Amino acid sequence: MVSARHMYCLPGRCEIIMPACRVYQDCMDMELHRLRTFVAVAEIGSLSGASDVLRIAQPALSRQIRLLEEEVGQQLFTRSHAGMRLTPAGGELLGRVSGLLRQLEQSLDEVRSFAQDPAGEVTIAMVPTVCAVVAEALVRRVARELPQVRLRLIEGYTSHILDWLHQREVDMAVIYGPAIDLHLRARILATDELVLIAAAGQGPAPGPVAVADLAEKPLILPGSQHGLRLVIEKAAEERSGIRLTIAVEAGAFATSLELVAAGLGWTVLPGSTAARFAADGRFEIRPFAPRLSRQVVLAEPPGQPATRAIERVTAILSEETERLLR
Amino acid sequence: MVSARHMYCLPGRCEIIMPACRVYQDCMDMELHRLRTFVAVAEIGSLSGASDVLRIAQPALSRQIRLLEEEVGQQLFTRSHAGMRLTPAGGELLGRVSGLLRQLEQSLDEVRSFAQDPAGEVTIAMVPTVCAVVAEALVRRVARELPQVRLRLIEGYTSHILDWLHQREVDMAVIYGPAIDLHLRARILATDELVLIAAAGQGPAPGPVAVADLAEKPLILPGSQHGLRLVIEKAAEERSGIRLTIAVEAGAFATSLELVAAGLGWTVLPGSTAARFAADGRFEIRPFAPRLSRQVVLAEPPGQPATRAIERVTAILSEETERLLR
DNA sequence: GCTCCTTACGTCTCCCGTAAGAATC
DNA sequence: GATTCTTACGGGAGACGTAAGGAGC
Repeated sequence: MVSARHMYCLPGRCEIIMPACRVYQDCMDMELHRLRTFVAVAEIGSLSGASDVLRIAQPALSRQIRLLEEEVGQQLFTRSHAGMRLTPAGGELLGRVSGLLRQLEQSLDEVRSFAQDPAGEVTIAMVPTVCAVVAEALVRRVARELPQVRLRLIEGYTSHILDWLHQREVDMAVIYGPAIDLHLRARILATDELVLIAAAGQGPAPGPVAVADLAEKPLILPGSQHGLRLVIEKAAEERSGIRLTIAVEAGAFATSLELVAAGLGWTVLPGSTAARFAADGRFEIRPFAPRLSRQVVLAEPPGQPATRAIERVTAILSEETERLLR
Repeated sequence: MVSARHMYCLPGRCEIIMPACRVYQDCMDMELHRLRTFVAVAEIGSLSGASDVLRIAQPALSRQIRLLEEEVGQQLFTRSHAGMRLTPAGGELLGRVSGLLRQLEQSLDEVRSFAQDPAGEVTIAMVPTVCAVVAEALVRRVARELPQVRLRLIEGYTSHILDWLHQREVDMAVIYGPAIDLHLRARILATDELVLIAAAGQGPAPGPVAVADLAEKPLILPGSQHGLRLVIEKAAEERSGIRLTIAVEAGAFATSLELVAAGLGWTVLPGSTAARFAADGRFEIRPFAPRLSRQVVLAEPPGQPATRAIERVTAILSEETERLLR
């Protein structure tokens, strides 16, 4: 018996298959059903929890997982009283299939809405500061202009978002540049100027400040995986050779602002974020001279044709980001 | 009821879903089963043909297709006495899902062979001239060194192969450069020198020939979609301003060689191809001066992590191509 | 005792295959 | 009449749900 693919030929394609024969049916019995329950169980971390979410009896899930493990010939979870933990093989499977399942659902949504208004789910990742500024307007416009589209917004740091883009876990992302070419299509949406934020009455004299002025002052900055931190450290190093004093590491800018307001130190944020969340009387805002800035970049995942829903949401996202970040 | 994804949260992800509620089960009933039969029917073009290939009774396929059409709410085929022809919506679906199904199978193969020898299917596209030279050695080494790997070789022209790469229909490709960056990772494997081939006794005087010497002579060259043709025409234009006389357009180089042997004209081929297929007494081979050459490029599809099987086959492919093309 | 996951069994859905029907060349 | 796709019906595989069992805190 010859493999299925060997028996027919698309025009323009000549196929040679080695080793000779192979029956496709043998390994074609995997169904989405089983993979979907796997992904849910893996992400939730327990059968009972997944049972609640999926509204399927827990023994049925147990059986599906066991059958999946038999089908791939690998143990995918370690069971314990604490739930289900992925084995390395299970992690490999999750990483590979979850993005594919998402794309499959999207493809079906795209065909379902063929010749109609765009429909389906669109997942967008943004860095927290941009998300905080843009999310409301984006959600509002998508709800009004694309009622058939479900929007998922995910916050994350640029480094994580890049991983998600490459694994196709997200459909579009707003991250901070420079737009390093990782074989992604990217477009610069805005250049976000960074500003110094201090509690009212505790800032430097009005007017621009130099990076050197930060020396020895207690600062509240995000951790080193955060792009903002790198920009500031690099500027401090290059411009004045000073070393920064990090009083507190706070990843969430809202927390940083609270700490600044409490007088624990200064922080640095994009001007658009400051204008929106630090505009009340509690803070003093100072620009840098020379300017400190970051590129705000719109990045697409590699390859695959986007759905119309993604294209439309992207257009709205670009407009709103450019508008709100000036 | 709240959507499934809304109810659990991966660490580091904060999700906002709009519009509010959505029951995932509603549209999650699609199964691979149905999509696989769709792809087979679409590629084969008839239910009866697919019935033979898939070894499933034809009425069962008919029913699956009807159910799929109901599930996506679109007519996917036009039926006729001549078989099943894809509608535009059907074409959209095929283009989107066939690559995804292939990746899904690959992912499962990768996990099945976790911590073992690489296994699964690897699809490689090559331009015909390279395929003719490299295929045998590649197939031999893969069969010996990677017995668990099924190799699919597909011949095509560079322009088609680029489409396949972007749709992820192939896992790796050897094409002709220049390695235009279409957001593909690409590596130059060799530079293939082009040579003039004439029937024995009908060539120009021994020694290098100039492109200008081709003027007015009847040539047997592939069609204009073929990269080789473009290279030659461009050289003729730039180097001497002459216009070529195309006696016959023949895409397959084996055919071209037969026509040359029959005395119908000259042709131009990569030196590696000529050395292998025109080395008998029937032909005379002449280099060009200055040289005419093309880059031979290894290109990967965008994104997605390759399987170990793909990596291993790629390594062999690179070695053999570099060796055989010098 | 509580919370996990697992095993066992009855019911139901879905898909397949066979057989017969309708349309086009 | 040949080929094509479609409709109708009976049997079987698989998945769910309920109920009961075992292990770790």
